[in-house]
Amino acid sequence: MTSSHSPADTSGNKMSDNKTIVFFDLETTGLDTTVCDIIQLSAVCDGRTFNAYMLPQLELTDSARQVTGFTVVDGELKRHGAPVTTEPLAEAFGSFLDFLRSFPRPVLLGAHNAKFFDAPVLRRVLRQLGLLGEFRKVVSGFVDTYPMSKNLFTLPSYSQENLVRHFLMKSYDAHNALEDAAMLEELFNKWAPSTQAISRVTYGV
DNA sequence: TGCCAGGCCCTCTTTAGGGCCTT
Repeated sequence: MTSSHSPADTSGNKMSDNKTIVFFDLETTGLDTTVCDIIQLSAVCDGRTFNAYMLPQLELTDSARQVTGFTVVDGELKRHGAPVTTEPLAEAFGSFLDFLRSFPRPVLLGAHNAKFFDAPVLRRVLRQLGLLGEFRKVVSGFVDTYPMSKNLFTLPSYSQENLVRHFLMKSYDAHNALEDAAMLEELFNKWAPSTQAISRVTYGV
């Protein structure tokens, strides 16, 4: 097993309505949710982290290569030229489910543009692995911070990078899934949205 | 060569088109 997990604690990100929100992010070979491969899967919740890299079967699109910095050279995954350790897809997702199971339920998964990107990709890959049923026992929905940010604020841009710049006043290693997930959790905590604001952008698994 | 996602939202709208957001 090469996916990294931080040690469990007993707290979890308990919301006022007793839900845990685990923030996650994917780096993929492209934007077509019906075919793209996942290269990096990361998640954070209350200081605990999950991170796994997978060797894609599909070639990265030119724009994905530019945006993420990932390349595959001689069957080896690299980010900005540095090799990263990968693991089989099924192994990574098994570990991811274990990570999610360690939180108090119900568990919601939060991501930026989750409804139209991260959730469909995750759902498709889980179905391919025969793990969707197991996933649904653990995760009860997706929270999309993109429409949430549009509902809560009036800004020139609602990209995650811009939101981080605006609200947290920092730049970061965008398109490193682990950093993206961590920044999203920070944004969410800064916004402290009401239960109603969360419900408005919560979608089924 | 030119294609290369897709749903939502806004508006110079609804007989539509373009920009945004994710990689």
